[in-house]
Amino acid sequence: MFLFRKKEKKKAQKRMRQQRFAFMTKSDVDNLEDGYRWRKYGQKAVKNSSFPRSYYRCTNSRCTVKKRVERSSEDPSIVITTYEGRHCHQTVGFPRGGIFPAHDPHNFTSHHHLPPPLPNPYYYQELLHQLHSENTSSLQLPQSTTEDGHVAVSSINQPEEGLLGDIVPQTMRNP
DNA sequence: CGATTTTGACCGGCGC
DNA sequence: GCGCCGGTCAAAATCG
Repeated sequence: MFLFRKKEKKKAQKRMRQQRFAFMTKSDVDNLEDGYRWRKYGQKAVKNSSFPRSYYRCTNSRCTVKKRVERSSEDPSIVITTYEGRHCHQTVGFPRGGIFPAHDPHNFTSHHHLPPPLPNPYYYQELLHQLHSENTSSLQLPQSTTEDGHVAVSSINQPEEGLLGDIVPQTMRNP
């Protein structure tokens, strides 16, 4: 009956310069491993979509990075992942080998015993990096800028699935 | 036991 | 002024 809601919200924030990066990935699972640990902190249904939206937050020390995962209303196989903010630390999960090998796929694919935890995280990282660069100077990526700060990129938009088609479907591949 | 997840409720902004 | 929507937090529950 008694509800004590203690809300400590900062009201000084006036500008939302948080970078918003929307990703369209064709996967049945919303748990896309990008190399970071996420802790779900909320789930709400949007009116535009019949499916509820999931809110994730980085479980790191000071990483205020937020991730928003939503499913397409018409295409349940399409998952829209929106990243907000920037990471303060490198990817975690790979104890050895470094976080950015990115130059020896053959050696990487050698392990076929367990499904690759990050089949396309490098792509995100690269894209994010490019986005950051774009924010400073210019952009040259096939992305659609809906609003200032809001960028929507359709990974599946590209007809040539030779690169993505090979890693995207593998994401949901579970033995 | 710890971490993570889940649900509910509330807040803040915007529209009409 | 009120209603609606979206977003976040909090406590509790569950899993490993």
